[in-house]
Amino acid sequence: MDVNDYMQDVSDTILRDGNGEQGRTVTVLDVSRQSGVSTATVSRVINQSPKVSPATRVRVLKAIEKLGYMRNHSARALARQRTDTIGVVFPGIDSGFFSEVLKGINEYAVSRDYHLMVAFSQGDQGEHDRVAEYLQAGRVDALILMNLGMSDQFVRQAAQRELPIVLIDRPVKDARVASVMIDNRSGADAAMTHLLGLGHQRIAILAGPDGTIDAEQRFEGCQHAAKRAGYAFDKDLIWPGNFFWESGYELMNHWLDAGKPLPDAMFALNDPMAMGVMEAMHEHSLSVPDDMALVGFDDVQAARYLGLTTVRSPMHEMGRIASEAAINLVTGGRTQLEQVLATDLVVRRSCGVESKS
Amino acid sequence: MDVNDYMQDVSDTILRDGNGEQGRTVTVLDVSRQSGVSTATVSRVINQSPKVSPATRVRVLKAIEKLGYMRNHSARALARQRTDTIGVVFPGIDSGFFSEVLKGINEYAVSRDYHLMVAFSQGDQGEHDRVAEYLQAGRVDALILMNLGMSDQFVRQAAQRELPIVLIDRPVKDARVASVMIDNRSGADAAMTHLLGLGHQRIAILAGPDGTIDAEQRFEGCQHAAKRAGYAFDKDLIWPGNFFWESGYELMNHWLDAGKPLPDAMFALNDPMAMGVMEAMHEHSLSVPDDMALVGFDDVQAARYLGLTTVRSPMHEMGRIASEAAINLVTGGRTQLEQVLATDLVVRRSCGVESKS
DNA sequence: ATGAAAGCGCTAACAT
DNA sequence: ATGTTAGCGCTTTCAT
Repeated sequence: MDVNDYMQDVSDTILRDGNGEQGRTVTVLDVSRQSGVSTATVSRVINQSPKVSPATRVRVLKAIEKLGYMRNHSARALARQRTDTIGVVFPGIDSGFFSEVLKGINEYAVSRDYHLMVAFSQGDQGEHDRVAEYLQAGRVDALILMNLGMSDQFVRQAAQRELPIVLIDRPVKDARVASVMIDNRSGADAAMTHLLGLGHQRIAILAGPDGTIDAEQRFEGCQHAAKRAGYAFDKDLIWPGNFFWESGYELMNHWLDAGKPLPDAMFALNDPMAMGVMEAMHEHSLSVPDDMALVGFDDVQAARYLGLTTVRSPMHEMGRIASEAAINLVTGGRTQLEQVLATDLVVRRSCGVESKS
Repeated sequence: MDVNDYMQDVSDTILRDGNGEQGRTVTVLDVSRQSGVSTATVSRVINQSPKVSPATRVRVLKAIEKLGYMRNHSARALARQRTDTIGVVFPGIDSGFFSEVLKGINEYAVSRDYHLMVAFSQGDQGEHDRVAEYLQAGRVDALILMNLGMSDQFVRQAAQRELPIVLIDRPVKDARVASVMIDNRSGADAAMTHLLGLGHQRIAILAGPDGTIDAEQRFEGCQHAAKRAGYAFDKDLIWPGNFFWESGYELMNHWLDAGKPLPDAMFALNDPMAMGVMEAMHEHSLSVPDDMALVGFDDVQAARYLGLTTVRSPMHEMGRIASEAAINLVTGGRTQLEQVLATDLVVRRSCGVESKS
């Protein structure tokens, strides 16, 4: 053993090469031999077929146990033309939304013995192609696509394949696609109505980016509530946000730095922006709700921490429902193609009314 | 068409049955016929083998294009005994941590053309078994396991298989397992030192649950810093937290309700607990930092919103590194078996010192 | 550079 | 109830 070998040896204590020998895999054939039955019977036992006598079942089970057999997913998928997996594509950006949705998806998927493959779409075309390719190569039985940064073109392309697709929080323009949405309009309406009911006169709206369904519907909800209450918006108080924390922070900073008077209340069309607003106010030694009431939308986790009144989007449930729709589509079950989930107002201290957390 | 048929028809506009006909899949054989070469050559083209003449390559590519061929993952995986997929197991509970880590994992995985399969472990044994089974049936080439709720037994079992395993934020007790950790000790040390440097005399520690590595190491960091500064802890000021928001909230509420005097400063060993403390103080009309300085640990997103001084855990980077380790282990590359990532103090307003975001 | 053919491990007709 | 066997779609020696 020369010096190099020695060095090698030493570094092996902290470095490791990849997989060593693999010790031949145990297959159905091994099990069938061990238990003296055919591979078909082994397969039947594995798949819980009722057409196996209790006695042989036990024999096979024992052999499986003894040999440490574990069925191979790829082989099974290839034979069955089913992967028992559903693909989930999230946008790269995330407003604290996606982990909740994912958990909802997972919860139902697990209950049906399905697995999850996840991918993130960075929004650019190259990424879209990647994701599409990944998920269409028979890797998954269905696709759940989450809104934002997902071009229409992408959705259409995807729908062209024969994969069942479920869209979360995005409208369907294609009959082959199911969708799960939240009731943005009545959520916004409720928030607005709440603010009006509190007697606020000058209410600002921190709007969302043009062209996104959430932004549009939420704004419609505001208008509807205003109209019903006979309230007219001041154009100057409708701010052009983009759903990011920064936009709330910057717009409010500009406003304050310009010395303009605060509105009585503000409805930010999502939570991150509301939090940006809070931060800007804080830095100007202004208080929510004393100097201005504030409402957000979505009820992300931090909203609770900040005492932000907001409209709860049932993210977990969205995931669950989407998951259910996807799996039903795969298994041939019937599924409602379009589902709209209720939202509800969660009143916290940012409106000045203390109440239920 | 009778009434039932009619009803059926109507409901079909909103309901849909699962997958219809599948339109035979295009295989390598189809491509080989179309282009007049063997399937072997088609395979070579698909896999970018250099041993194909430019001319045939083009012919095959054209055929692929024309036929809309897309390689089948299961078949490929079965033949190659590789899935190009890495499995990621997260704990069911989540402190806002996991989505960041997941993105880090994904980022690197994508760069190496790997895919992600994710599962959540609910902590109970049944779940563990499920996850283990899922992920060991040849579905993935390697496993990344995230700390918390993952029993030692589970990790060992998993390691017994020949799957490369990478543990995030958990110590290794098994040579076959790689691990990525954060430097809890020096992070906690820095936070503690910061508090001491600010001149605080009575510093409380809101500790983490016994037996978790993070809780232990962070506490050690505190002790180390205290010792170096010649500071002695008041036993009463070491609170038994459990890393959940609720524990911070409740412990602080009890303390205040009991009329006990606030410490000068508190170091909560993770952010959620710190936020619980903030909330309890807020409800008692007490201010951070005026009535008590507060520091957290992890720098979850909400920490920024709340202006919480905290120790940043490089979650994204942890994911990246773990992903890299896992893939290197699979591809036979060399990998450092144990990696510890630096943490750093992020000073915000909760300590009374305004500064860098 | 290209082709023939033998699997990879499992399932599902079909037969008994 | 159980066995035989023909694939599922792709990769990969081994020839040529």
